[in-house]
Parts: sequence; C-alpha cells; structure tokens
Amino acid sequence: MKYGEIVHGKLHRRVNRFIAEVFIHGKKEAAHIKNTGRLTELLQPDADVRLEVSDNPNRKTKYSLIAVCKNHIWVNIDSQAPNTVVFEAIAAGKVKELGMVNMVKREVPFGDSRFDLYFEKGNESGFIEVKGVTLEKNGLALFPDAPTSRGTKHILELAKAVQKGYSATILFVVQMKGCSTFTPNKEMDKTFSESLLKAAQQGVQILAYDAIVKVDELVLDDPLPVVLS
DNA sequence: GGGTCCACTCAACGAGCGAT
DNA sequence: ATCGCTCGTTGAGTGGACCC
Repeated sequence: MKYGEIVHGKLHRRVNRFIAEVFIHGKKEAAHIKNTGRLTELLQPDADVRLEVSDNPNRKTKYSLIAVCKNHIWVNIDSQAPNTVVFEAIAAGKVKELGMVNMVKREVPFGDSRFDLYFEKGNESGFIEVKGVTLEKNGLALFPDAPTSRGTKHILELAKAVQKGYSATILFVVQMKGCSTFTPNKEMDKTFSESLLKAAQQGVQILAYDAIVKVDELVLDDPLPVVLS
C-alpha cells in the first residue's frame, strides 16, 4: 500500500484523539492522527514521526500522522492501512494460509456485523476480520491496546460464520518489524483474549503477520507465531 | 458534599449514498 | 461527474442521577 508525499517531523503533543501538534521543518503544524486509539506507548513528546501531505482543501489539517518511531523501529499507526494491505496481499495470493482465491471483496455484511473481507475459493467461501496491532512489549506484539467490546463482538460473529459453514479468519497485522510472537493482551482485555481462544477452538483461524514499514509504503511481510493461552 | 456510574456529545476524516 | 449529507470510528469530557 502506497502513500503520497511524505514528510518527517517531531511530535510536540497530542491535542485530542484526532489532532497532534508536530514540528515540521522547525515549524509547529497541526496533523490529523489516522488512529483514534490510545497509542500511549507511541505518541510520546519528541518522537520522530512521518506524515502524509494532503492537498484536500476541505481538510482542516494539511498533514496526516501515519507512522511513529519507537526505539529505532518505525511503527505504522494508520488504522485503515491493515485492511488495504491484507486485501492487496490476499488478492495477490501472498497469504499462504488462504492461497490463491477466486475473488475477494471488502466490507461485506454478515448478520448484524460487517466483516472487513470476504473471499471465495473453489467451493469454499469465508470471512476475514483484520485487526491492526501497534502495541509491542519485550518483542511481543499485543492486541488490543485498550478494552474493545467491538473486537469481542467481531470474534463471536466469526464463530457464528463457522457454524453456518463459512471459513472464518481473524488476521492481526503487526504494523512493524521486530516482533517474535503475537499474543492477545490479557491484562488489557480479558474478555477479548478468552473469546479469541474460544473462537479458535470453534474453528476460527487466527493468523498474525508483521509488516515492512517503508517511508511511503506498508507491505505485509512474514507470518508470526500466535500464542493464545 | 463527595464519589461513582451512565448516557450523551464531540472531535476530523473518509466512505458511501442519493440528489442534481 | 459533482455536490452535500450521513454514518462509522473511539476516548475524553460533561452533566445528571444516584448512593453513602
């Protein structure tokens, strides 16, 4: 997934969940944060950041904050990117657990929910829910970074899809390199972590991939081991 | 009065949709 | 094709209800 023009900056402060003040070429600018989650580990004062330049005149901010450097590792924080990256990778047959599919579609309704991706492959059809992971601790990629009732709901819906004969996958995109393993963040959200384990036992496939964060691109890379218990 | 809980609103943006 | 509107996103902040 390619971005447009990128500039580097230094984070000054997060004004609210949407807006950060960033020094770009020594000048203080307002930037839209493309992730409304907590990101407390990442959005520290003086952090090096990357921003996409927008020429949309209707926007209140000229810049979008898309990546943050933590301990010399760049972390992509764009909450919309994982969806696109996984869509591109599946369409190109690069997710080896799924292989080459006949078709893949985005944002497809199922029951009361809407899953990120739907695919068909021979007689098989399945749903995929994509989750972006930006939290890393001691080499472990962790999700979620804040309690997520929506996340738990998605897992339960995926288990329902399995019961109805679909295949169902939850794919965690670790938006950085350098993590050895993915595991749910039990300390942050026990319900989510337990639901994930239960869903896996019911046949939901749990996958994790890391990603290469280039200056102006995010690319799905290697599968990571998933530890659920 | 102080503390807790809940419902509600708000923020900036992009996507989707209907109207023109 | 272009527009303007609505909706979804999720934590912070606010105000009201309630209990001690």
